[in-house]
Amino acid sequence: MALGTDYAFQDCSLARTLEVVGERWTMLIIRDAFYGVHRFNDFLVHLEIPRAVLTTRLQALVAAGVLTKQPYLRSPVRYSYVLTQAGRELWQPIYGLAQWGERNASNGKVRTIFSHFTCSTRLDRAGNCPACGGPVPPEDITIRPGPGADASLRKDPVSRALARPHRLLTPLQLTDGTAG
Amino acid sequence: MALGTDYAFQDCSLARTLEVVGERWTMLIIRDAFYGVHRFNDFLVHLEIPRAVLTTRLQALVAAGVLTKQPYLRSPVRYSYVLTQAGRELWQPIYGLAQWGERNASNGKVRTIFSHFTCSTRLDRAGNCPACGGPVPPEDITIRPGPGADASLRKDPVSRALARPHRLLTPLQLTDGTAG
DNA sequence: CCCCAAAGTTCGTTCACCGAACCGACACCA
DNA sequence: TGGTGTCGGTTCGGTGAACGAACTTTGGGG
Repeated sequence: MALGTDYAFQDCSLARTLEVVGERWTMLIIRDAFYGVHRFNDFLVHLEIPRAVLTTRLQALVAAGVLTKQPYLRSPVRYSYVLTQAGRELWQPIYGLAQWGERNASNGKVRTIFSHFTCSTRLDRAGNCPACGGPVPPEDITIRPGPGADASLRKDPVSRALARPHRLLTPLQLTDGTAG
Repeated sequence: MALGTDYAFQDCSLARTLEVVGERWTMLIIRDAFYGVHRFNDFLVHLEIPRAVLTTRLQALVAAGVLTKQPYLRSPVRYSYVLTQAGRELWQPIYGLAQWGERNASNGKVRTIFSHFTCSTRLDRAGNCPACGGPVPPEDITIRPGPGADASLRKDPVSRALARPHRLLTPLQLTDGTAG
């Protein structure tokens, strides 16, 4: 059992969850999956994670039922890693952790703005739409950089694609520099 | 920088949060703090965590402003670790992660039941009270073991104290076996 | 004086993470 | 046919965090 995954004696559902998503990098992989990243190399470039670790994490998440691995190219065979329904249900706590970071560990900078796709209203800290008055599922959320985002930090294609406003859970469209 | 805390290149609030609470054991320490654990030795016994790791984690959480260290005994001097306001705001995502674990990684067993103190209604998966129709702050939540809890797993005094119904954020009262 | 408890510190071993190199399948190009 | 490039890995040596046990410090009680 990996170092970060053994809380077996803890009769607690939080410990069960952390055995699945509590290791280093795992939540950032899931966050990227929500943002639309789905290819091995895109995770690799965007997270700057060691390849072997990414392989291990993706396998573990597939085994846990958080992600599924689907071929998106026959020849050469290439795989997509996409969130399952169980994986999508992690949106609320992940959003909550990110919002806590915005309030408590970001010097007041708003790095990312989440809006309700159908009405463009910004979500509140619980992930609800103040206009529509209810929780918003991730597929109905638009993400765009906020005023505190630092575009100069990352210039790789994945980061540039993620910096364009887009809906969660829609597969990322990579455009190289030549396309304008 | 510790192994689990360096995501500096990630211009992302989730990464900022994980630098604070993303290391092994840290979220379980915060969970225990919500449940009323506040002494070094009680964390140690309940989590079965190496002493050096607990020392490191508590210091980091105090430095991050999640916990504060307060003397509760003058002689010999003994310290309480209690959640700050920023720490209490972690309740929603931690509750969300625990609920995800109940649904997806617990074989359908309900280990813990969270209720609204003022009306005894069970909270929904978002942490709201269905009867009162809104989010419930942790200090208004009652916790008690559910039918899936395995009382035989842990017999230490801290586990027994935590197994009694009580409100979150109230300091744990340890009763030894002799008190009946 | 001896034993106990709380809250650490120290230390040797183990093991996960890290980065770099390597590998295999396939596409494209000349 | 060979050279080059991409994608999705695997392998491997070095580093450093986690682990558990032993030790320390401060004070209480008999």
